[in-house]
Amino acid sequence: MPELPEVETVRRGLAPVFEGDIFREVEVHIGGLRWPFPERMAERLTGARVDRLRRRSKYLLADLDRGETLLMHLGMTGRMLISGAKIGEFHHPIAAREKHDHVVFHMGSGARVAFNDARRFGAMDLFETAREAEQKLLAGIGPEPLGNAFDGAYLAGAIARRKSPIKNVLLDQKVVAGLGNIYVAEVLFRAGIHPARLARDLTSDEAEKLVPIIRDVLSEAIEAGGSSLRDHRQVDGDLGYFQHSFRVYGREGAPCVTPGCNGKIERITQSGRSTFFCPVCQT
DNA sequence: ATAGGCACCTGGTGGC
DNA sequence: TGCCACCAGGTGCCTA
Repeated sequence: MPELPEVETVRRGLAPVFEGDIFREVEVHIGGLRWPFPERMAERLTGARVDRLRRRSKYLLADLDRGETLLMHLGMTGRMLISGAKIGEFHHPIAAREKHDHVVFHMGSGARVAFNDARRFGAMDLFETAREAEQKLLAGIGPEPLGNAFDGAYLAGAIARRKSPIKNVLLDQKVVAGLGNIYVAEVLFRAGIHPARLARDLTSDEAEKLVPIIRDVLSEAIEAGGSSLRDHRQVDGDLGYFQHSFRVYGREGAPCVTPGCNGKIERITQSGRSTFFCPVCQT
């Protein structure tokens, strides 16, 4: 699943295929994912042109020339499988339908894009572009971590009275958009903050310090995904090469990477989800 | 408003 | 090979 960097990588890979082209045909092989698909989804998409493919938090938003926007969320296992696209001189062959290809877009160019989602925690919706503010899934989402509205004063204020562990609060999409279980762990490690500390107990200095770290971790992960875009491997939404750079996530029992630290990475469970951290560096 | 737990699904892995 | 327990990148909804 994709957290913000993976979704952004998918967006960057898919934009050249979607933008400016039309949906020549849309196959819908299931009634919905997390929720039923909107009424007559295939008909409403067929023949529409994609003007722009945007990202908001972990949502992909395709603005159509008909005044509607197609919203897509990849959930935990959603992928966008692109085939038949022209990449420079190369014309990739069109892939056959695979298991869990629930929605398949056939573009005017001949490219094929399959929304594949084994666990079906993903989502799709169509809403009037002009009424984005009323879209329930988007309403209430916090600032984009790479945007200007996300700064130290904001974050310090947003977490000041929160009586939950800082890990849980950073996962709250109302506080900041796009962080997930992996990148929260990486952020708190770099910040030297123990994930179980109550958010309200952080000093404002600590809160402010988190902002550039969040930006760096996400930017580096996007960069790692983007660097592999040209070989077309990262476009489907899998974890990019950045996973080889995880310092704590998935490293239970392994030595802490901090020079001179002889701590071992621990795994605890918070709200039913794994948290990885160094008990020596993070206090 | 906020916090905690459950639910929704399939697939992969490791132990016996 | 089979069976089972456990784990997985998300997040809406329900209950206090």
